[in-house]
Amino acid sequence: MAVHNHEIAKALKKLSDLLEIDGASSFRVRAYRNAAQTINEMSQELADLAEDGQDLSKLPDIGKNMADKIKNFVQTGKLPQLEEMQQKIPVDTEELLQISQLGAKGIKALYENLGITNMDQLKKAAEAGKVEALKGFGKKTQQKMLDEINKISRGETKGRFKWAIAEQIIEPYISYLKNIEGVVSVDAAGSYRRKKETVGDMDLLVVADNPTEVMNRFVSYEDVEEVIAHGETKSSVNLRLGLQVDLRVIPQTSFGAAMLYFTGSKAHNVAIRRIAQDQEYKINEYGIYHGESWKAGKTEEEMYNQIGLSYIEPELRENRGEVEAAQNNTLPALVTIQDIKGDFQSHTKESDGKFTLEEMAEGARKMGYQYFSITDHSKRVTMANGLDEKRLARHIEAVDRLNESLQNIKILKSVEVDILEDGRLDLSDDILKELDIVVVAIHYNMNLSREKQTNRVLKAMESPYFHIMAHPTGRMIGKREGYELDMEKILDAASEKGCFMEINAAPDRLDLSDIYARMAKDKGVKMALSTDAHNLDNLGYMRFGINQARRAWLEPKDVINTYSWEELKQMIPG
DNA sequence: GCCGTTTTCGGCCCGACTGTTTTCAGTCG
Repeated sequence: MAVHNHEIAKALKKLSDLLEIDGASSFRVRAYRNAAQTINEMSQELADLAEDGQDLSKLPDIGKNMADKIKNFVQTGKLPQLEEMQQKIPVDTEELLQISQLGAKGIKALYENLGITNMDQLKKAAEAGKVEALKGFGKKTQQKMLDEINKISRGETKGRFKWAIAEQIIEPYISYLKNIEGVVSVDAAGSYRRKKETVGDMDLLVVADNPTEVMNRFVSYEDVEEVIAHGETKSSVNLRLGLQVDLRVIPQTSFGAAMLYFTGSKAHNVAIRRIAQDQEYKINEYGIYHGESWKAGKTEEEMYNQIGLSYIEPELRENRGEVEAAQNNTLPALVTIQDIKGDFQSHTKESDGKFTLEEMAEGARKMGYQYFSITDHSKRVTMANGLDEKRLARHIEAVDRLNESLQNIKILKSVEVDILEDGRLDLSDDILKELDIVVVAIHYNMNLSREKQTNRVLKAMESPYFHIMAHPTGRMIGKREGYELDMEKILDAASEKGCFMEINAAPDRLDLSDIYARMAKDKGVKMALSTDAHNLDNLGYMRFGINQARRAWLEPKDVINTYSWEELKQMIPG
């Protein structure tokens, strides 16, 4: 039974929490957290690397000690240090840390004085008024904790929001703030600015002549449910939809420093500060200092330049090599929405779309595209009324007729053909060969073992008509994990055969992920950005795909949508 | 715990707000 990365990361995180409660050195605690973070962001399974006999201590934030523990965990399924700590402090940290008033010190006090180990016990103690009697706690804290416990038990916990949803919530709020007199600028920072696929909370930075007024208006916005903090330069609120929004008012001279600091990621900031330190600079959210003397801070660019780095795009700021690349002037020139010349997946009424071929084509023309793929489902997808060979033949004729009447855009004859369980494609070669480009996908038998699923795709890839693999992992953000797949093997095969991987731009898919898409790039596999539009409105999803592509370090040359159809024709395998 | 143009010790990012305090600890990002 293979141990997955997320299990290892979870165990290390738990151990770090227990160590913190136990009063271990904060640096030791952080070491475990950093290791967990590294593991969470890896694209390869540690278990595989360990089995290969690779040196895990070469990984960032994983030293010899950590590597030994991981190896042992992978082999035996056990992390003895965690078991020991759990014996010593039998506290459900995962549960209690959900309560925002509680950190390590608080949990320790509750456990040592009242024997509290979980949320249920805490609730009872708080209701009995025992918590407020503890040193460091008070009536207010006790009540806040109770409120939050009740919220959690009602299932109203705030989760992460898909980026596109966060955008819908925050943009009106930003407009509202911009309309306040005296406000010079309002900008979103944080993971939202980095275009992460999900956003936990929102950081807004405001430059204004009248901070007090801005703060008052901020906390009295119509969608505010709860004011968490209300200070002179910093306030926090919870919106009714569950999103937490933090606002900072900053001076214009510190705008760049604050944007840099609050955009993060944390790991990126730490890396930047180390570099600054080496040059005897100090960075905080107000600027970059040499001793007491302020050196820069007005723009992010001058902050980076001051310490010898070129400007780093927000989407890259994850400490995944961008800092080194900025030192060496080897940062990628990221793809932009303006580079996009077409879209490779869309559906019409023929299968599960909402509009006709003509209507979708007109929508694509309005997007300014040079080409556009109509990719209705194949017959295996009965639920979506998928096309068999006969209907696809008629569709091909319809596209040919339509192309004769269209100007400035070419509709590509295509299909989203299913990979059957045994790896064959759902349509015959005789019809597939009539198409301009073929999109291939899995919609059934998602529960196969990793080996079987991988072999299924590899088998399918032997077809000369395997051009673009749609939503390659099948994951739905926040709903389901993808299929079990050895993505490294798949990408190696794709690289060899010259086929493409999709970044599905639908906000709840974004599949491939940034990590896998970057892995694909590193292996020389090109990406296709596709909206998977089922209606006209969905055509606008392309920018979400661009976000994901940029986080994966993709440049125009890595994305097939940036080539003209004439160029692209030459690149299609088979 | 990790890490190293200062390698086997001695660093490790830093400031704002809240609550319970009479000068600060805890938490967060």
